[in-house]
Amino acid sequence: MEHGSDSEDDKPLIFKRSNTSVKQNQAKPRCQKIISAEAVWQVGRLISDVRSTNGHDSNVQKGKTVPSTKGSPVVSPLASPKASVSSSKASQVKPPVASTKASTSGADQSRQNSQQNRTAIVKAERPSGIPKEEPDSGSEDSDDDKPLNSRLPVGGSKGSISEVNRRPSSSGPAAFEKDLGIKEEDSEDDIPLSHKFKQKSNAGESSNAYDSDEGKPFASKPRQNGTNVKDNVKNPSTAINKRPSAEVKCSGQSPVKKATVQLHLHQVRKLTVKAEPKKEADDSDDDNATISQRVKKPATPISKASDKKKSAVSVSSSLNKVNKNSKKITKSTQFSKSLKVPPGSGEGQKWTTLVHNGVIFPPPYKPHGVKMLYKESPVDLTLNQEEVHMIAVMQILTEYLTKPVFRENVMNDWKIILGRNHIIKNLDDCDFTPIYEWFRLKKEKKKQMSAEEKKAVKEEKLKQEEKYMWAVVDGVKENVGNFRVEPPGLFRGRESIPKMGKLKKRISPSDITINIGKDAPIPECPIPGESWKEVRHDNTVTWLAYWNDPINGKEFKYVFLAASSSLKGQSDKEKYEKARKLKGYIEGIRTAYTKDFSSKDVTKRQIAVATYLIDKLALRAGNAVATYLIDKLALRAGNEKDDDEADTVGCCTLKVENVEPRNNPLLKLDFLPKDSIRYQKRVEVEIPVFKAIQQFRSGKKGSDNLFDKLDTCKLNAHLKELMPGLSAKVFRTYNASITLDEMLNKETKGGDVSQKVAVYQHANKEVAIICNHQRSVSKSHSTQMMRLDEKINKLKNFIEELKTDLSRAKKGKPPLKGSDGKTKRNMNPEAIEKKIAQTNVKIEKMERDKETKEDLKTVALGTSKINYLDPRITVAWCKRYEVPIEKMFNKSLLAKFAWAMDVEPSFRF
DNA sequence: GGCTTGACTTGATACGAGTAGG
DNA sequence: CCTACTCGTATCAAGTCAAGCC
Repeated sequence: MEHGSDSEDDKPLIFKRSNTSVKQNQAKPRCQKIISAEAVWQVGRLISDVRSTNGHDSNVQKGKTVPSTKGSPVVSPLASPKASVSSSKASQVKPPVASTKASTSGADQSRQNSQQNRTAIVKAERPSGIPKEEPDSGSEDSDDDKPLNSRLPVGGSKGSISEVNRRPSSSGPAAFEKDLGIKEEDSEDDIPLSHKFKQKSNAGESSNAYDSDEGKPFASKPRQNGTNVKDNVKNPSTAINKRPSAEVKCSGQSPVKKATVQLHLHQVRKLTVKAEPKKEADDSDDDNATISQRVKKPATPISKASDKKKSAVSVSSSLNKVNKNSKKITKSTQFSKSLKVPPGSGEGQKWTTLVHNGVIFPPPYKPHGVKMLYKESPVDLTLNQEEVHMIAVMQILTEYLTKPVFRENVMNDWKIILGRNHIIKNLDDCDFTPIYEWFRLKKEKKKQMSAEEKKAVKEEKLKQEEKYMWAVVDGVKENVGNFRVEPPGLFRGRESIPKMGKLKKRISPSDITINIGKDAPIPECPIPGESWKEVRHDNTVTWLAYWNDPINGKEFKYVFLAASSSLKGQSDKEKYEKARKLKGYIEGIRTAYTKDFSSKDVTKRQIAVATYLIDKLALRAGNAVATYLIDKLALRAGNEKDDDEADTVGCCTLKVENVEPRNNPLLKLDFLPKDSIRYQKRVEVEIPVFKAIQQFRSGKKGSDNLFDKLDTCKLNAHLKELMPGLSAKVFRTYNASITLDEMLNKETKGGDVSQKVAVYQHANKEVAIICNHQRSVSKSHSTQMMRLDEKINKLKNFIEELKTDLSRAKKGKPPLKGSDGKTKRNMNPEAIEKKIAQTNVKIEKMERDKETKEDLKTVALGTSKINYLDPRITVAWCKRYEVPIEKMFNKSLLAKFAWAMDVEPSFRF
């Protein structure tokens, strides 16, 4: 709960993900419109109050979205008719940008502000000559004001999904398309996605790999040496199957094997518990340590504090040494060998011994003693009641105030706790101002704390948490990922409107099931008088604890080991090995599905086309929607008609309306996949694919499934026939990694480190685009760009001045006064020329920076780095091109990818 | 064969620490 | 030294997928 929540933790709430609200706001303009007058009044009043005290409070800022109901009378909101709302809202929500912005620091700008910023940016960035997306969908400028139901076409195939949908992504996709060199509109202008692939992967090959190569836009040619490398690196059979049962029986493996595994996989850091204290000292001698040795150190939590310094030193010192080290690394064959041995022992067994201390709970709620007002009068609340409203206050104020569903859910859950006869009946009559003020002051105080105080608080917290931070798995100390139980709060989903605002109740030990080794001591329950729900000893799973999700009781929240643990590392490695294995099959698979494009069997044809899309466009399979729909229907039975909420889809669940054939063979894809991050691209496809899709669409409504004979189960079952263990997601990993590998090898030309890094980033960006990894444009993006422009202009003016000075100096005259009116000292012409050159370099750098910044404003590079790019590609490339690995991976990535550090420089994906 | 359940990965974002630049 | 921005990290929602059940 660390974020945003008070360090004292005496209030349960968190300010996370507030941005979702933006999305939602954007996504559902209607929500904004319907917002109740009461809501506006209520919060507006609160906020104006607070603001008058201090316009800087972050939460206030978040809340400032709220229309300037400032002036609104202190009147029971109940009285205000909804009708007034929309209008007031319309006028309120939009304008605040300019005015409120001025009063707030960027960091805490309201969601709406950022939304508007984004929108503005999007619009601005669209070249004027280029028509907007979808002429047939109407102007998107007006989208904000459009009712939700106009956003998603029902039954029609004409995409009326406005660009401003959901996400700020409005800018995202646009930028993405820009990246692809694709113009937004008309089919004639459409440049197919495949062009990108051509550039990307076929730089050296025939100009159109795609068309000429039977639909293998990616790396169609299997790399010969790949096989060798693979063999070098590992014994595929061992690595690919999860903890192969044949391998090692747990009994047989015990002490000896365990030791090997530890030593190898965890090298230095992963000493056995006993050995641990000593070892830290030992390997502080980094000069001779391998990258992975160095990398691993920080993971030992006990020494974390002191380790921080140490690792910082080691990392930076290694910056210069990596290259030397890389040679050493390659020699350390013992480590490479070790990678062949999976940590688990067979038969689905993930561990043999497991010791940990359970989980830590958020501190109990401390009442603040400040009374809220209900219909103007103070109200007494019990602790529980207060806790709920405390949560509500914070979140309502910050972001969700405009969402009726949110408010409704909050109130529903609060009512249960208030009891039937409580005087509080209506959220709109609640005035939380006093509490909010109290909270604000507290936060302020915290901010004012001196560095020492802050440090002390931090240390205290660390002390409390320390024992929960690690577990001992098969004698090896590993970090635990999320050892903190989620604090109570209000649910904030991304698009699942019906659940938003529901209370996530406080989790108690009796909700928690612990998983631990049979012989390990059962963790003491940290809350006196309570006990765990259950204690298990299941070594076929990796979780240490779980509880039922308070929002959807059927789902679980797990506590797992950290990403840097060997268990995670091993499965990560297996994932990439599987993807590498696909490399050997891909050609056959592509040939096969190409053949099936025209199969007489509809199911076969659908599987072929779906596989093609998954392969070519890195689409996800799209399984989630099934459960999601079920869930939703259950929740909203009888309400479907009004349900204009967009569902997220994956490949198998694409709707007819999501895939629109344009000019043969151009397809327009537009849908909302995971997290409702809009996927909007135009793709040139094989003609048979185009035709098949036309067939699949014929006779269906826009909301019908494009692939009616298909689901992820069938698709994956089919994929498994083609390659053992193959499933849809492997294609994503494969295509991401192979793209990186190829681009790096094609485009790295030498130059200095920063140039090489730029090549890497470029490749990384391509991958992010393929995977549709977007991010919202930072709130301050446009300001930042403007600032850069200013600076550049200043420098340019400076150069002009210098030029004048130069010509004067050549004539022996003194320089003119500077633009600031100050007299400049005399300089000789050479010095002036030098200065001009320096300044030019500066300008160039700034312009480059500006370009990159603009370029990446909607692209998130991190996700692919963490999840899709085989780290061995990066490590090997670093070794080959003498780039310090620390330039590419930050500390946590280094820890996560420790298993990849020993790879041979010749490694190719 | 379809649905449910369980376990695990993937994903964007909020926030704060660290740092470069004025 | 201060400020603005970048970067790292924690968080938790939302996916994938396979096993098991009916």
